[in-house]
Amino acid sequence: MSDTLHRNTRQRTAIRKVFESVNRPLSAQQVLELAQAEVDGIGIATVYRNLKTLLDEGWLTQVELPGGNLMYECAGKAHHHHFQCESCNRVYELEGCVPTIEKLARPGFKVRRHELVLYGTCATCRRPVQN
Amino acid sequence: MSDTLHRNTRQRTAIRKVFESVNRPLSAQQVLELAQAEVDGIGIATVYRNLKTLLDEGWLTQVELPGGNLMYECAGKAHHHHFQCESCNRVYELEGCVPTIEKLARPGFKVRRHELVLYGTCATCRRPVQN
DNA sequence: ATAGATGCAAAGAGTTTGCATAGGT
DNA sequence: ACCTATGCAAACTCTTTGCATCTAT
Repeated sequence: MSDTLHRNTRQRTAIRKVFESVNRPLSAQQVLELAQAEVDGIGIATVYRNLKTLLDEGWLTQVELPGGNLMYECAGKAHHHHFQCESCNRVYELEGCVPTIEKLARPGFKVRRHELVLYGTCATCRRPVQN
Repeated sequence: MSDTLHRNTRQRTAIRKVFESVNRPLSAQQVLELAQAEVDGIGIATVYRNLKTLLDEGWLTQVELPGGNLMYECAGKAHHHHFQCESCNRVYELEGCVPTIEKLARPGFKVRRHELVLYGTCATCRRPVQN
């Protein structure tokens, strides 16, 4: 898949630019809305197709947030997790991890990876209602 | 919602029984298949409606596994997390938690809850391949 | 000029809802 | 008898695909 020749269309360029400017995971819908500021008639199918292409190229990674839609972020970042605001639904990146996390597995189970998500209210959403 | 009078239909009883017999989270589709052994013509809409009712009653809780469908398990269990086998896709419950987990949040962020999922190979799937 | 990319609309999965009827209480 | 619950099908959301057209190379 990643050995196919790809063209630099206005749409694909705009989508890449969106991810480079906002440094947080985005859903397909959010990508569409942000990309529409750049390319007027861009459609949701184009967004999905480019998300898939960029995943295949290894430029994006999928962020699997529990329960919600799939989200996407630039690849190549250090191991990290996410915080989702239950008020504005925005997703933030967290630094670091908990080293003992894989110790929770039962004996005989092989842990290959883990996902960790914190939920709550982000600093921005807390402020309006006073600290 | 939970102050409404509910009736004990064959369907609802079967669904409850399914959760009581298998001690692991189930998707709506899995509930349907298991409940069909008990009640013949049960439909998917009934399953979804009852899952919602049982959630409202506090008898079930939603298990939000990343990327996949929502799953459901009996409520009232101690705080715990899950392990998903990447080979058989079965979900296991884990005991305990990591106490420092909410320290990962940025300053000013209010953490209300967290989800943690380990992925790998379960003991059953490892055994056939020796060890 | 050629072949990949786009936009639109239709098609699929998963979930929800409207409506007439069945069935607990 | 009353009124909730059910089954069916249609509606809805999110994602994918078919097809004619456009466009980067």
